[in-house]
Amino acid sequence: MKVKDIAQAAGVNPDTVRFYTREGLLNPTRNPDNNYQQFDADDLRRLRFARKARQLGFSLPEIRSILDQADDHHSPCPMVREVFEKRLAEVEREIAELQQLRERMKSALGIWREMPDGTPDGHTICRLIEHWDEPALAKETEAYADE
Amino acid sequence: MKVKDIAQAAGVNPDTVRFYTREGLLNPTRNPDNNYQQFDADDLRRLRFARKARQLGFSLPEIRSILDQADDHHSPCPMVREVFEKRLAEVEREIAELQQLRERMKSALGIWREMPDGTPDGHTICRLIEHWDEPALAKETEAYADE
DNA sequence: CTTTGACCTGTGAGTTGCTCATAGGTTTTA
DNA sequence: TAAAACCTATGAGCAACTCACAGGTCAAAG
Repeated sequence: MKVKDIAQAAGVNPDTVRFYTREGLLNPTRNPDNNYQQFDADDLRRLRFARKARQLGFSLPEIRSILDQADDHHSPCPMVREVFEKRLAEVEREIAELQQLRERMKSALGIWREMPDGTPDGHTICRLIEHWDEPALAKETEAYADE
Repeated sequence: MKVKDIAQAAGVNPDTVRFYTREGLLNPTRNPDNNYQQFDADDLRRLRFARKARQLGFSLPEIRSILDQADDHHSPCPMVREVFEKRLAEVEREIAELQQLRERMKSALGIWREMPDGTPDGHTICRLIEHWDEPALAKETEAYADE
């Protein structure tokens, strides 16, 4: 398989394949005739794994570590699990922050919609944003729990 | 106020102040003696507004537009509102994706924990990730509820 | 058999919103 | 008066790609 073939098979941009190769996630052989990269089924599995791990929020260095450990016939499991749990905690935190953000945005929009003409002036909206609390400081758990 | 003063007053890195100035969000005067930047109360308001808008997910170009329109005594409201609603939709989408991701991650962790020794081997975990569905393609809301 | 178009190569730049590093000038403090 | 702490402009680095460039290679069509 050449670059375009593996890229198509994994549903990614050929440049992503080249990038991952540069980053050491893929290790194609070279055709000595023309210096083209030759990918095999194992590369495709690695690429697909990498893409799914990326969707889970793993970083490229993390993915490379997992892949390398698997190559060395070590179980990447403890490390993967640790990273996985760390990532899950991050996801939970991101969700909480975004939910809080959503509530605030929705209530602001509600205020605007309730206004007589529905088109508050610039000062109104700027004041709304100016008086926005720092989300990072808002620790009251019930603020976003009632939805 | 000099760079460090306004940065402290807004709780940001002085380099962020310099960066925002380069980007045209802040327009300090110059002290002709030493070429130092002089910020006033209006700059501080702009900076605080910018930081809060950033927390809401507005981009720097968007913030600059809002600020510029306010300077021209135009109400930035219609544009702000449009951007705001677009951003709210994005937040909703991000929340939905993250929630879906969280459920999948939690169920995977649950599977691992239920295993006899609690330490599945590398193949198990890699298979779990390999068979992860593409979140972007998973439209069936119940698809990840039974796993 | 040559041309055309699609592919390949490596490298470097652009994206976003900062943050840090460098090298030098200025002001404040001891 | 000298050191510390600030200021200046500029450029690089981060993450994970994506795209652009310039040139080499190859398969099929004329």
